Amino acid sequence: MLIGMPESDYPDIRGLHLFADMADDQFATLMRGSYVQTFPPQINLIVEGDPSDFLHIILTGSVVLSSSWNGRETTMATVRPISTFILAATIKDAPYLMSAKTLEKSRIALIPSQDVRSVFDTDHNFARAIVTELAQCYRSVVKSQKDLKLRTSLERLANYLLRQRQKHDDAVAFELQLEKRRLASFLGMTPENLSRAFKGLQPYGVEVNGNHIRISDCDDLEKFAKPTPLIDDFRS
Amino acid sequence: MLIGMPESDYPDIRGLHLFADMADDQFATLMRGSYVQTFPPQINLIVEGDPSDFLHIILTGSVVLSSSWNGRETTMATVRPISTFILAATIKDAPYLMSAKTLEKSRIALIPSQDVRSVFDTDHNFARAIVTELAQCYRSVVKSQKDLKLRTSLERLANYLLRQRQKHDDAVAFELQLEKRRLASFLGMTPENLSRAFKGLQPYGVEVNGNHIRISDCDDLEKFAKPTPLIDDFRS
DNA sequence: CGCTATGTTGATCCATATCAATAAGTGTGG
DNA sequence: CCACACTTATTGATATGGATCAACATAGCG
Repeated sequence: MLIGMPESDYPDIRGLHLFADMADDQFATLMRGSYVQTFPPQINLIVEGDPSDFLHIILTGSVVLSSSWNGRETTMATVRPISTFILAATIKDAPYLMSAKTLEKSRIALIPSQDVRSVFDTDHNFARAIVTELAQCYRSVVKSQKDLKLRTSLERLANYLLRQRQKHDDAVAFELQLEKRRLASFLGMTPENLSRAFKGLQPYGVEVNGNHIRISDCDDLEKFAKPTPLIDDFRS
Repeated sequence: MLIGMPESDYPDIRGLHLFADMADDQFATLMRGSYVQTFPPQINLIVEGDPSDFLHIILTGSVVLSSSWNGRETTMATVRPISTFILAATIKDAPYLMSAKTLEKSRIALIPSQDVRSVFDTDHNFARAIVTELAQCYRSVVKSQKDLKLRTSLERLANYLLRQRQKHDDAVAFELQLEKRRLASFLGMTPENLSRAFKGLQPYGVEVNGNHIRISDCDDLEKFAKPTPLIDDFRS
């Protein structure tokens, strides 16, 4: 381990839901082997298949998780503060299933997987937090899979926009968080198809200008998108 | 609760990886509110959206998990002994994201979700087992999603067959565990397309006769399917 | 101010869905 | 044991969503 985590970072980490309720000495144990690092954009943090040495926690910035096979690549998810990523690999001590790369300049905490596993065994509250986080991740992927298997690409885009709208406090207009090329991959389509899909949503009051989205008539779009909490509620 | 679990079922449950290491009194607590029931085939156990009152554990038989939206339906997974299902909903005390139905006559243990959550808080070993199971489930869905997004339907079928072959101790011939209609849905395609996909694999030594599959030249099929542990290893 | 990556648009192609007809099981009751 | 209904599987014909290829536009960025 290069260096331990500077104590100045402790409060930030300590405030995370994941660590909020744990005992002081356990927290100290975790922090001893950990560190926080700031990465520039477009840095590969993890390559799928690597052994899972660290639990990563994103504090600021954004990270994309992607996978590839046989020369093809797809975006699996984007991770934004404050959450962990690749927790399951850490728990199971198994290889990462996805690669991770910074999108923007990002501050990331790295905690040795070995420590996470051992503290899990001794600290109830930490264990509780870990399992809640993991269950959340699981449910997210299940929803994502339902989205993929049950909807056309146009429907996926429509519902994605409605979810984004919700994340922006139901604002009439907002900015896409993702570059379109990546959004296309995330939604399981090509950039060309995404371009056309945006056009296809014009009749439902979707206006696009670069990364700027305006949904003039939300009800209209919802009538088409038919969102359901069992797929689109990104909280539960 | 209808009736508590008959003590005759205790040893079966106790032997499960999930309960093997837990303390006797905690185990007794869990069992008090639980019961084991045998269901005929084609019985709906769970409807997506329902509150998650019970953790289900399949002891014998088989169960399919499916989801639907807007009149469409898809098979998400099949569950075989011995494993839990819909663990994440129990943990989060959130609605089920998938429906569950028996395929065959099945023996299933039902444990009140509330008890699972409270015992989790007091029994280390149980907590450890729960989190391992959950991490396993999570990784399975991620693999499944990679399969869907990165492969064509022909490639998905080819790799599915190779995985089945592995589950049958690398036997040259074996029976499909799933009716073809359902397999198609699981693989994200129509029955018609599956029929044609089987034909499309003939050049690689795949012979189909009803549910009977014979893979004459495994290397040949693998050269086409390009399986990878990061998608196809159903264990880690 | 070009250079390079990203986005758009059009033309075409292809994988897969859909529709339709037939065949093959599977189970039921007579 | 057979006739019947009913579901599932196959096969062919066709339609279509989405991919691919190509050209051009645009926007960051050094």
